[in-house]
Amino acid sequence: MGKTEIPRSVLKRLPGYLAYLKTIPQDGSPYISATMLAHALGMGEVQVRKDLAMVSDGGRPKIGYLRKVLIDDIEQFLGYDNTTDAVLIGAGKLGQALLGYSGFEDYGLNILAAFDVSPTVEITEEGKPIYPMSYLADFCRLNKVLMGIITVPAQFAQGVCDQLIECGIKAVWNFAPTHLEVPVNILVQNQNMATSLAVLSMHLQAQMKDKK
Amino acid sequence: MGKTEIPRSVLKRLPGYLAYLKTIPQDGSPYISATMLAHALGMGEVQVRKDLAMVSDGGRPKIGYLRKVLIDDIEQFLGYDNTTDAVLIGAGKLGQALLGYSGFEDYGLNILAAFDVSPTVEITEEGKPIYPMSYLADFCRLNKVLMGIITVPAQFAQGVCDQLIECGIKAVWNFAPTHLEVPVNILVQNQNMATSLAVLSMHLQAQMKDKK
DNA sequence: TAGATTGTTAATCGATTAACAATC
DNA sequence: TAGATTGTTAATCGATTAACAATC
Repeated sequence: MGKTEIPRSVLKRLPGYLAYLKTIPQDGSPYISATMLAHALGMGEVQVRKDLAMVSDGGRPKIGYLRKVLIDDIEQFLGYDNTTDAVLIGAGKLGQALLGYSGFEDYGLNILAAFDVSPTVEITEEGKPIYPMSYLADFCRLNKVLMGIITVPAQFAQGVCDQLIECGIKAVWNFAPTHLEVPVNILVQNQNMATSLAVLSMHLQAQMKDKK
Repeated sequence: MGKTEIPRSVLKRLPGYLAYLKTIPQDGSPYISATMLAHALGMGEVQVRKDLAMVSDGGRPKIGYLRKVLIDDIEQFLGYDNTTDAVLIGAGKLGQALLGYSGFEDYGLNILAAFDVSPTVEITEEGKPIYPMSYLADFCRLNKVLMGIITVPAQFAQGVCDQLIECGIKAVWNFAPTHLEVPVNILVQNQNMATSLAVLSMHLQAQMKDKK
């Protein structure tokens, strides 16, 4: 079970299992096997089994995993049980959309507040405050915030990122379509729309060629 | 140069190069080398060089690539020069944020219209129409739309996806946190927020352990 | 027991990195 | 020519898949 370093590839698949496990109707069997999971998600049996073995030891031959236990194990492994507080910088359209998305709580993320160079409102419909940038440093220190979400235009992203690090942030979720330069102990995760679009675009090109 | 199948991993890095190349100030040298690019993006020299060689043959020893030509080559390769029309389903917060994001045009994407079970407005600030779902099929056929963007809640995503395929869509960009079942010739690209969050969450957990 | 499922060990595959020859 | 950069060929690394033994 998960004592050694987990491969990045496995880590990325875990949220998918979790999401599916949560959608299974409660009235069926309380057990689920790696085989069933694999079929439901269109993946390889062996891969799923290996992934699960890495985060849980609740698997029993012939039976599978107790659904509830498996969910708990994955969530615990991913750290979804102890909520992470975050600040969001850039209260534009995308920023406000993220701020209003309640689904993040399922992933253990809690956006405390948003910051903007010129806030248009003081508080969102959902009751999240939007502060001016000048208050960022004090707020982060006061609330011991470790994660920052960047939703500003690309040209301001590096500046904002530097400020966040200055405020003690250790992980950055970057929605701006640009590369961020950071010290080694800081993790930047790019929510790269352009990457997805590239894959889709290539697929459509290939499709169109086939047509001819 | 790019005749054979390109690895998915390379494809995913190309948008990054492109974004950076576009930010370079015009007043400097018109040339850029793989070495420079690698340093700027914090990547390996050899990897960048190999990637570039796959999409362009404009590289010249000692000099590098002509910036403009390289941009053109990557864009052409990714199909960013011939714009792809798309429809977006689910005009909630996230949907409207995407609808209002003008940056997609840089990637050759043009969202023609949004659809929603109960549209609150008929047209957005940016002039994009929001239609009721009943008009989806006619609209897609009329405009020969090939890409669909799904921003509905998870429980409706599969249903919407089925409708889109019925309408002739070949590529689906899925923002709903759920797995979609599709025929083999349809490509689903998941814009998976949960995946990114998992990676960040793990990093913070590790950081906190180190502290103790 | 028989069969389904688990976890493990070995083989394959793909991607990255390293070493090198070619070119301006 | 000398040096920087290119593209290519070979070696390493990591992840996936396949084969198998263990278990309920």
